Amino acid sequence: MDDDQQRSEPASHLLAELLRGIITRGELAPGDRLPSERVLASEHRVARNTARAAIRLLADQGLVDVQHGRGVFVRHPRKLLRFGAERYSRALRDETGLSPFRAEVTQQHRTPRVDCTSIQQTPAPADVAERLGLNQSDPVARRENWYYADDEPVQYGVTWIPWNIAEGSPLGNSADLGPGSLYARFEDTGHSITTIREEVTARMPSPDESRRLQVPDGVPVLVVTHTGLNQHHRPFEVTVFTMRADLNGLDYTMPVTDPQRLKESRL
Amino acid sequence: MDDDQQRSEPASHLLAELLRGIITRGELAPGDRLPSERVLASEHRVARNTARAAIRLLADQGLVDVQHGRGVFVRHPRKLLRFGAERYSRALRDETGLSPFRAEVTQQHRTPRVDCTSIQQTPAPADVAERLGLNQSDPVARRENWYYADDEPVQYGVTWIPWNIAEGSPLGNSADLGPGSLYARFEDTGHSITTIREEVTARMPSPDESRRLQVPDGVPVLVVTHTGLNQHHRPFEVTVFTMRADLNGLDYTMPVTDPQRLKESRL
DNA sequence: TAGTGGTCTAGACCACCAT
DNA sequence: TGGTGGTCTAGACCACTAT
Repeated sequence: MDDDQQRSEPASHLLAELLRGIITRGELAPGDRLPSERVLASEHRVARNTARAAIRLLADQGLVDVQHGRGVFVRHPRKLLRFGAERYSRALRDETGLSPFRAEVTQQHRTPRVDCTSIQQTPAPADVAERLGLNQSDPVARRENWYYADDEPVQYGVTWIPWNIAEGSPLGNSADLGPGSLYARFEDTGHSITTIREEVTARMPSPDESRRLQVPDGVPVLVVTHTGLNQHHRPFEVTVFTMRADLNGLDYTMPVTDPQRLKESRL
Repeated sequence: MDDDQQRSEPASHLLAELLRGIITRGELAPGDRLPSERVLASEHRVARNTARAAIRLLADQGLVDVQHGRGVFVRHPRKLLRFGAERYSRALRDETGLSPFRAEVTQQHRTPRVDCTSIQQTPAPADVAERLGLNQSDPVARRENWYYADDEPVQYGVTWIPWNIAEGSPLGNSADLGPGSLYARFEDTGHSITTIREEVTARMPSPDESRRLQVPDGVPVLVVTHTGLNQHHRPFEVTVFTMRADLNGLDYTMPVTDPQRLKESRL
């Protein structure tokens, strides 16, 4: 690196800034390959590890995609899949006959796929039991679903249902839930979703999630803990969605409630 | 590293897993210091850079906090500040006399502070103009606020207000908005917040945000684009909040609306 | 097989922090 | 001042991808 400045930024940072400029100015377009680590190193007169550190900075900011054996590529910005309260509405189910995920993905001209990978009966974990108003030892049905767009994994969700609701229904034992999917089957058991509570946060994926969701470096996951409340304001299901934050967004439109009514509707 | 296995995981991954186990089993408690890079390297018979790579993996997962010149420390899990629709309610304003941020932070026995760092008149950026139903050249007031808990920066927000609303009101020129703060002043101008739209996503912080929000390594930010709609379902303000995801969460409770009504309320 | 990224080593010097 | 993390070098071998 041309080290004209005394005590300037580290060479890896300078090189990263240089490359970042080239990318943001469009001199390298999305999909283009960057020079290899070895080329960058020799051209900028730094060690290969230094060029490597610069590329890591760009990857950590989500600007480039590092592919073993192929090279480093400028990342394509992706349009987000957006999910909000309407995904649970009966009208949407009736209109499209599609699950909310399928409807959203189809609208973006991509091909949706949902795999139910496991259905079990287990004791409720503490946080789920709390939200469902159960004891920790109470049995629940646990359903795990993986969601794909064009065979790219974009999110997964784990749904917890009190066993007394799931028992005897496809909810407790069948991967194929039939027309209208999950919430149609809840209606069959007398639970109509009228209010939802969604708690949202974000974090970096665990190594396992990173692998299974194919999350690129430098991309966090959104974690949505969703609680469905029936017509009597009683919780009847909890789903924890984990979504790639670069491919998903949430879009909530709602009335401004006053705290008193809100507290009531929560119990 | 004891390389009993042929072609096993990289030594840095093995060391990271070992340390991760020690932390999650509680043998190292939050706040405890890990052995130094040099000690780890010699004890596990690897180069210092390898021990360093292992620590970086832990930092990227948010498990440890690396402090230059001091050491590497097990991170304290923090309770989240939670924000939902009730933060905009009139009842909360009247009850507590506090802004929603102040109320939430106070409830967690921490000391809130909000700094308004700039108020300007500027042309509306494209995404803001779209949400406010303005043209891109239309003037808006831009207010920038920084939010602290115990002098720790936790989020910042940029609020955009059509100039014809802000003009002549403290909204357009005064850092101190008086009792009831922002939404009380909107009510003075005839805009009562009745519906909100919040679009949520997450990403890694930019280097600048990382510095100004003091975001630890391996922690993403939540980005909430908030649109306030008045009693006539017209947008009158947009605020983009950027929050440390390790310190903030969102908590929305809302009725399940059907798509038809929703579309109407959006325009 | 050649070129790419992934990892590792051994050693060096700098910047920061506590004593 | 001594110990910590931050960065860098020069070279090596491995794993993956394309030809």
